[in-house]
Amino acid sequence: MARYNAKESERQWQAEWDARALFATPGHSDKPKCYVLEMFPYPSGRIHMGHVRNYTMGDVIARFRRAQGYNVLHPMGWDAFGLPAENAARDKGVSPRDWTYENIAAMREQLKMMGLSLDWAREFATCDPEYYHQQQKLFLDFYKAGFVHRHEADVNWDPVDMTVLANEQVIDGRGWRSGALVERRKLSQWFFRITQFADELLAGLDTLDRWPEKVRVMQRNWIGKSEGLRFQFTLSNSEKLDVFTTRPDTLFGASFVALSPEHPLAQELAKKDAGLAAFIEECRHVGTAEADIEKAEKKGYATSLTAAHPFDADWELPVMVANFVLMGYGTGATFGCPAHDQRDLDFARKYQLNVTPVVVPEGADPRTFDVGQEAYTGPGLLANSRFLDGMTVDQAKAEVAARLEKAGTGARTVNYRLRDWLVSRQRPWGCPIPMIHCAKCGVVPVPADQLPVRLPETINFQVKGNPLDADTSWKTTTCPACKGPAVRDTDTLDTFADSSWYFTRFTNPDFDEPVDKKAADYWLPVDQYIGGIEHAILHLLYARYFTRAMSKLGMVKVAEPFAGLFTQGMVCHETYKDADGNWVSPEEIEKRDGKAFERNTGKEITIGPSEKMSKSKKNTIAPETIIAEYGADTIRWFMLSDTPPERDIEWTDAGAEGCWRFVQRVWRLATESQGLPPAGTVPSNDDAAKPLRQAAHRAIAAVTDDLENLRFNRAVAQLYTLANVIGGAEKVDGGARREAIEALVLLSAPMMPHLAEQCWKELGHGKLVAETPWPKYDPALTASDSVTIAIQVNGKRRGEISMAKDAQTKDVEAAALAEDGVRRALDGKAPKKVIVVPNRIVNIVA
RNA sequence: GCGGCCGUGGCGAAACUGGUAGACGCAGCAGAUUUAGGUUCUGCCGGGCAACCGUGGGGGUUCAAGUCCCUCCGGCCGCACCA
Repeated sequence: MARYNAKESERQWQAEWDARALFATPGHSDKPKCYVLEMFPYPSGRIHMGHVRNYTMGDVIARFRRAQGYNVLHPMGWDAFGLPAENAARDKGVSPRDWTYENIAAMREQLKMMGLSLDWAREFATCDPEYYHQQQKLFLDFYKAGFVHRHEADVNWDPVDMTVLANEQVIDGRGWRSGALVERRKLSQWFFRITQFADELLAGLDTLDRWPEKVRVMQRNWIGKSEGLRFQFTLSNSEKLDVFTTRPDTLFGASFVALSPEHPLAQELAKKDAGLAAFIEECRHVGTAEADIEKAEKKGYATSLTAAHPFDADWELPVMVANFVLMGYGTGATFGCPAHDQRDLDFARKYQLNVTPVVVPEGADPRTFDVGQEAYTGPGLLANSRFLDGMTVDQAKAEVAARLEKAGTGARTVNYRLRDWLVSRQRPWGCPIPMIHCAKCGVVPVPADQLPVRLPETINFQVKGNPLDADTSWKTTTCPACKGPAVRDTDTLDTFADSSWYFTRFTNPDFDEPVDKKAADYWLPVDQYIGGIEHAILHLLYARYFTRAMSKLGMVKVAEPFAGLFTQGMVCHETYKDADGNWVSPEEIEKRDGKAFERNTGKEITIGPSEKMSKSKKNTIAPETIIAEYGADTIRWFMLSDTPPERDIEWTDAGAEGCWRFVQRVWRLATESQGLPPAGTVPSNDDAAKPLRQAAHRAIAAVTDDLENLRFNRAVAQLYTLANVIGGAEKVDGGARREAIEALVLLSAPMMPHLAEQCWKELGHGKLVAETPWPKYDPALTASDSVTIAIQVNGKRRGEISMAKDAQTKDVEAAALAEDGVRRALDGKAPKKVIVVPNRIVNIVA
């Protein structure tokens, strides 16, 4: 038999699956449903190894569930709006539309070469007018429901991408894409009121038991809920100052009141105080710059004002402007209690302010308790606090809140770190915001019969600023209300809006409303979602928000879109540098004796650590090269082997060759087996056949369990083991051999679908593997009748015995004591105690 | 600093609720087949001549610890002055 021709075979089977429309999902079915989804790609032009890993995992699950009898939805689409298309358009003079659709066509072909079991009939791109038409309707629905609002605010302006950004998109003070330092601007923009659902989004995390803990923690921190008290200080100029605290219990330990440098009162005072103005200016410069925040000293400036303690009008606290108080949190002002807050303590020591402990740990003496240089934040009883003395922290918090609420100067509040989602973007390649600005009527939604607001056919990138804004003929329109002259909103929606509901649209992508409720209610939630950890906050939080908002509008039944989430690791590769420190790509390299040399020049190249594949480090491997050389099954098998899916995987040539050898090995086992009886033969139950039969049935049980739990690397190892057993059992009964080989083929099918089809055909089957149910195991064959039991003496292994399964304890004990190594270790002494763990181990205590 | 995850052969890793540490793969070594290379097949492959010793270090619980507890060291990721 000839070697397996992957190229030929893969093309044929892909055509066969297509012709039979095997992966087109019926809308209705009696089978249980399973929605498998991988994060859809941005159409950059080529697929990369990260896509290969992501889509292979999803495909394994989809094929596995389909074989198990589920009605599987496994769609694919394109996250197609965004800046790279604009940059390409500007650099190459093409239209972003043409550039994007050409890339989609190229990437679609590459994905098809991977043999993914996708329902291509449901494919769409977010830049399709049909899609953004529905998204505009959705936006207006949100608007009518009060989920969308427009207001002027300090916004994050990215000077490189020339647009505003949401809070989530500013990382360390820089734009998430451009890396440029973000500037502050005051602009009137559209916001989604995500804070409206802050509590629900937080509580919902507890229901997501099939999400990684890590992602839930990150979202919890991002939402940043803290419960506390908001109350007023009366200042010496008789004005009131609102502050927020989570520790009202420590109010009698207060030694100052602190304002953010950006607080309006601080700004006001600075007008008449040059020293303060200079201090505020200094704070601005340190600001959000970089990691030096950590080292930044606590600094303050005493204003001319004092604040009266809310429970003692004669007790005056200095009002200070402090560099560590954030305007964006709470009210931008708080009181400082140095004994129980590290920042306040550092600050107080520097400016010689009082440090009075008011919470004392149990057992400590309130008169002598001293916090030293470390603020005490643990539990304890109140002291030095008049009417609070002796209370617990919780009792004191409640007491202070109750008294201030009664006095009308305070209220218990919940504070969130989460801000509303700013969605306006001053970019032309996005979903136009369907709003019209009329001098007379104000902001007017575009009427339904005038939707979609289409992007102009041609976009002129030569203009300064947003091309949509410069395109007078596009933006000029009439007001739907008064029919007078008006202009369109020239901003587009953040592209994260596009990806916040695409999974819902997949459930019926042709429906003439955003959501076909019947289809959505049948398919949602997504049972298994797979993608990169980099979306832990942005995409996954926004998608959760959209789903909740849509749920409130009755469009979908579910509150959470993704029941199961899996975040896969990155694909890495060694890095190479020449003598001048320039990155060198793997293609230009030749390896000899563990050293690397440049192919053209013969010069030695330094091998660097394995890092995430990236263009900048030139350590990428193009998937199409590997597919051309070994075929899709080999690259898929590699992505699933050895490394657990959540960890980073390293691509190596040797590993790829190993995978290719296994593909050939399976092919040989399936085609070179001499004397196999015809398909359907019942294997004999004689003793010689039993070990092989057991190996096959155990593999079925183990692989099934591993795939259920996404342990692909273990499933792979099970299949290697089965192949080894089959290889060593050439003389075994043909029926048992056929059974084992068929198990190997069927179990490997989700991972190497083309190879499996080809082998299945060679084995004489008329139906496709893709139409064949998942194999079942016989429990009688996964259990064994004899077991090897290890014998320990004082916890050290001294020998082993073979016993019938579930043998009597006294028989096991007798056999253990008779074992040579055990006798030697005991040296004639009588055992004090013998512990027998059935079918496992015997430990003799001497 | 806070939070999360993790530390096992030359490498990637297995080890279910504590119960034979290193399955499986890569690399390596030896042999067979081959004119040769490649392929394929067989065997070996944590350390030590051995008794024994070995899961980052130290301590503990237990008949028994990679697994549980304490502590220290190291790494990765996230947040970062959040009152």
